[in-house]
Amino acid sequence: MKPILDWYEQRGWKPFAFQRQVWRAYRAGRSGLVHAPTGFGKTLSVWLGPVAEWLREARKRPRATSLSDVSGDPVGPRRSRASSTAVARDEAVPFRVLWITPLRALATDTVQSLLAPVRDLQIPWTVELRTGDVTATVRRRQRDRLPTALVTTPESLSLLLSYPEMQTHFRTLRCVIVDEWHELLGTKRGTQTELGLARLRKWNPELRVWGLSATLGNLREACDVLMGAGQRSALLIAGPRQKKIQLSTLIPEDISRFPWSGHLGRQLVKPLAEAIDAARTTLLFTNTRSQVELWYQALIAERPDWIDKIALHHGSIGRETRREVEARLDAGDWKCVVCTSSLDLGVDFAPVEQVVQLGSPKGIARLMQRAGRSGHQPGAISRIVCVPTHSLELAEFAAAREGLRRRTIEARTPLEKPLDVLVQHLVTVAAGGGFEERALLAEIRSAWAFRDLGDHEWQWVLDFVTRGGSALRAYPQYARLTLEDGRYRVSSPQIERAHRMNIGTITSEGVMNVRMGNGHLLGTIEESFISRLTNGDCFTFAGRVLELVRVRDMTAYVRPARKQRGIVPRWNGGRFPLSTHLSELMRALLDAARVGRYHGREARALRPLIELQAKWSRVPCSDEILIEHTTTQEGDHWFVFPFEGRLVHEGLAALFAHRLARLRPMTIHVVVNDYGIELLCSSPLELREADWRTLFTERRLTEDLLECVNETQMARRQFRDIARIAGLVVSGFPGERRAARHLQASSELFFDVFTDFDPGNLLMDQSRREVLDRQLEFRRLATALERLERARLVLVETERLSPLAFPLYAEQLRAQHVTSEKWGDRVRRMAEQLERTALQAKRVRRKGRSATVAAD
DNA sequence: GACCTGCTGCGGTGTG
Repeated sequence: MKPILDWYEQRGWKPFAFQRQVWRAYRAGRSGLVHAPTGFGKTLSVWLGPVAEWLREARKRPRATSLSDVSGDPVGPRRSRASSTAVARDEAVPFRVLWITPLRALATDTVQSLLAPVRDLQIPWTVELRTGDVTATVRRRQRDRLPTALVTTPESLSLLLSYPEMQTHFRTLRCVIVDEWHELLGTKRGTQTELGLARLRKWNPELRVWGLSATLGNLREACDVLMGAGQRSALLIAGPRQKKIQLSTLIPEDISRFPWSGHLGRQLVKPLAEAIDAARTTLLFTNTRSQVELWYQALIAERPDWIDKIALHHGSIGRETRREVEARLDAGDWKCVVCTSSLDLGVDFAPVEQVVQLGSPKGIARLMQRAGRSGHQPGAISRIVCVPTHSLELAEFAAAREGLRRRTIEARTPLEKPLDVLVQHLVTVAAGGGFEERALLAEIRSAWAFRDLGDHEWQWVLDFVTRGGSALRAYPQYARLTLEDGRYRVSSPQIERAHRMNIGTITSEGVMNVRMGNGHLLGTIEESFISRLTNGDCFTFAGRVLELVRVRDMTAYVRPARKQRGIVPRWNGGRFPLSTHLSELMRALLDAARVGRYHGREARALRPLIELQAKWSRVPCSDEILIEHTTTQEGDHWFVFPFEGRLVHEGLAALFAHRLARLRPMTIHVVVNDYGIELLCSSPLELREADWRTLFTERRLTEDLLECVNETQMARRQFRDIARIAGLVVSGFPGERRAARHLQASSELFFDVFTDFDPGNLLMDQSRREVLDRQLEFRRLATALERLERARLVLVETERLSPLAFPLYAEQLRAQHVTSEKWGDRVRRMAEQLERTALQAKRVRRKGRSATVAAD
């Protein structure tokens, strides 16, 4: 370890205790998972293990090292005779370390970090990148010879495994490091990584695997998954704890004038601009891309002098522009960057002074991740300023503050048996030299996700890749593998080529490039948005107002618009639910408020609103379930408030509607948000306690939900991704990209064909399972329903919409395209009522206080 | 005067 310690000393550093722990463990041949926030030397902790090992071995070797020594091959007479040129050639140490990261940009940065000690210690290691960023020439060369350390992505690893010659190259591998494992865990990319690792482990039983992760609710599980089934004794090593996080909230001056619903929060532009002004650099996180665009505009409008000091960053902005923004952020050029999760992790930039979270953070892990972007200096505190976009978000911030205090960090659940990923992997392995059935099955079962893979499932998957299952056997293009002499191989070079071009598990909506007339790429926008525009229409994108000139070859050509304003694109992104922890904490907060306890500034600021809720209706609490009934001209509204996050509410709402329709046929409109559910019926709908009890029952839960899933488009949509990953639909050669709707059309065709002719198709089962697990959070839903079933029901008839009901009502109106006039009227009336009541409340409190003073 | 939503990420053939 001496040279390593010296190296640290030269730089004026001292190794952390956890780093020494990792080195010792590495030396002992162990594997493990290191968890710590970013910026605490996790990278070096695992990198210097193999480096030190090499130095140790080098000491034992004669000076003139030859390749055969290092690789452990039999040492021949070559050693003593090694000519100087031979040494130079042989000095390149063979492939030893594989480094996997989830991001290309991170991979590029990592190569640089790994090279630093290699250069300083003058060891003859080569470190190279292997992602989609490297040229075809380099890729080709790497097929012949790998560097000492290769930094890559899960997808590129799969590609490597699809080449037969890789098996020999990988024989010398000693260590795999999976960076940002928490990002991969719980995704199909993670499963793909697990399968790749299972393969590498089989080739090198002594392989050491190290994971790097941020703090997570289920670290032990994360570690087990990475190590694979049946592997024990892996170490869980904790790095330094997350530095202190200081959360503050921008509280609207007059809560009674702050909207009850909405998500933009533009009322707070002024105070937020002041907060930005007060810090040297600010990172402003929003939850959606369109919010980024809107807030960028809003800040410039507020402070025109900031035009060159504010930048924006989100996933649809062109890569080149994003890298530029990142580089200037690192240089400290910006006053403020408005961004989405695109800056959550990945590339390293100098820490900013202040982080702002606009709107709900949805989870504690996410809040910590974002807060960690500020105050990197040792001993510094991460500061995050939360900005609400509607009143109830104050409660979420209060809950988040409590969550931070208790460090209740969300877990990421690993996937179980995603067969589409397995199908893809089988073709990959078949291309990479073929496989023998029993041997591969054992290997697959050593991957955590497939540890319980049944014989039946295995046979089905094999049948699917060799014949296309029972429905597609007439089509030779789906007989992708052929069995010859007990070995499965890819049936034709064409299939092999098409397969390589479709490796990966990330699927996306159809997007179009947005280019200026001169060809400069601004970014991408969804086809569905562009298709609603006609030439000459203006829209805001990448911080500019653009005019659509024409659409050609899946590209929208634009030019700067003369107008000042344009519509803001909508991207159909993911929808986060409030996390389990955060919703639990929110319910606890309401429990406290109900008995008059308000902890923290946020909760106190919210007091008038909660009192209003109590006055007009009732404040929901954990052991009872509040149901409000209100009649308006639109019909009968029923509101339920489980506070379980929007996905669970979506599932519950579908379930209620389904069960109601079974009681009596009717049309029900359903709307949900993170706090509750609204059922709206245009004809009178009377629901008594007994009716609600039948809606809340756990009996036949799975069956009923599956019926909902089958009746709706949910499974069909989910199947589209599965068909892509399993290689049923392929997207063609680069450059001749097909429109996404073609892919969709063909995946729909498969869905119909399988429904009719292959009812036992396990990929169809999988799509239903994914809808339940991922789209409706089934397990959480079941727990929620259990709570509802046990809870006391409180039915309240309200004369007007309560503060909790109003956001759902607003959402409902929006969904039904009610004119804005009507909307405005309604909102205004609500506001007036609110203001009157708030005034009353103030008067009452003042009286109360003077009474107490008198009593004292 | 409040409404208008919805994250991130990867990969790509062919042999003169």
